Amino acid sequence: MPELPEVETVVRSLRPLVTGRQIIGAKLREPSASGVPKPDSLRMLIVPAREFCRRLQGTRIEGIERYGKNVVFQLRQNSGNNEPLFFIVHLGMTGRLTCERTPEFRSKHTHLILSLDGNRDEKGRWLHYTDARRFGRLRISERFREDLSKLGPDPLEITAEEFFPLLHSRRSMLKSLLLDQHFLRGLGNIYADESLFRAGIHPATLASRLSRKRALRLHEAIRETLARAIQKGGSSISDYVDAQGQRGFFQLDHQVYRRTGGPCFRCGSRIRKIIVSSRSTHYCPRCQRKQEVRS
DNA sequence: ATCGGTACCTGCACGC
DNA sequence: TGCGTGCAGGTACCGA
Repeated sequence: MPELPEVETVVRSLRPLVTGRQIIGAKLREPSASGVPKPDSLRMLIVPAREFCRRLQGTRIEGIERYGKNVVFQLRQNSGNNEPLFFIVHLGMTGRLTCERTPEFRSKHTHLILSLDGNRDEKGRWLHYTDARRFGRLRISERFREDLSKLGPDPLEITAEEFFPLLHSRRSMLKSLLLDQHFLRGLGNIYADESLFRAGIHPATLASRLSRKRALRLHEAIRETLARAIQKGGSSISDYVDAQGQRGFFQLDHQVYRRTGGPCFRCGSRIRKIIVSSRSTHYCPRCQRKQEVRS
């Protein structure tokens, strides 16, 4: 589900709820609790289950940030070891991080509950990780930047001057490239399609063939699309909600994504769906013409 | 380097 | 109502 704007929204909504809190308990759903034991049900943990809970317990959440599509909690260990520790969550397609008022597993797809301490005004609260499809990943690491160092630049941070040469050196189709996290970190299927529409560029255009002018237009379109999506709290297609369970509204502003057969809001042509690099890709055949190649 | 296919999972919409 | 099918925002891995 979650691409950059959704993860950014989750992080922003989580920040005031968890910053400064101590993790006083970490509870994983027992693999056998729901009947038949499934050896794979903890596949989402990069760290073995027992060690996972032990390492989280007693740490304090000093900060939380987004890195590409990852939610990164910065933890401080209170017992002697003063090294920072990172709890890194990738939400996959259906992952949710929500603050709840109960320490109980509320859904059969809730996999982890962290108990956070309270303060003067408030009792504790519980951070729930829920993920129906279990494509998400939870890891604990000393150095998250090294772990995530293969990821490309953040699309909101890269400048137009840096973007063009990066594009120019690649020979794949733009749509595949925008989905490649090693190229840019944070775009997914929704925002790749929406950005290409906004830029008026056909998704199957070869990156190396893009003129400087059009590359700059794409750079601007990506920033614009992401910024607006963040403003609207992301796109809620089915599962996605922020830390307080609120849905986003950017799905109402989608121009092409999942609008196959509907009229283009700009020119009235029917939106088309094609497959590019085995991902469904939505575009307007008139606003996003394929540039003729000059010989 | 790049691509398509496959795998990992569950839920949902759809047609029959 | 039930069943089979295809599809879904994610990434990783394989072989071509």
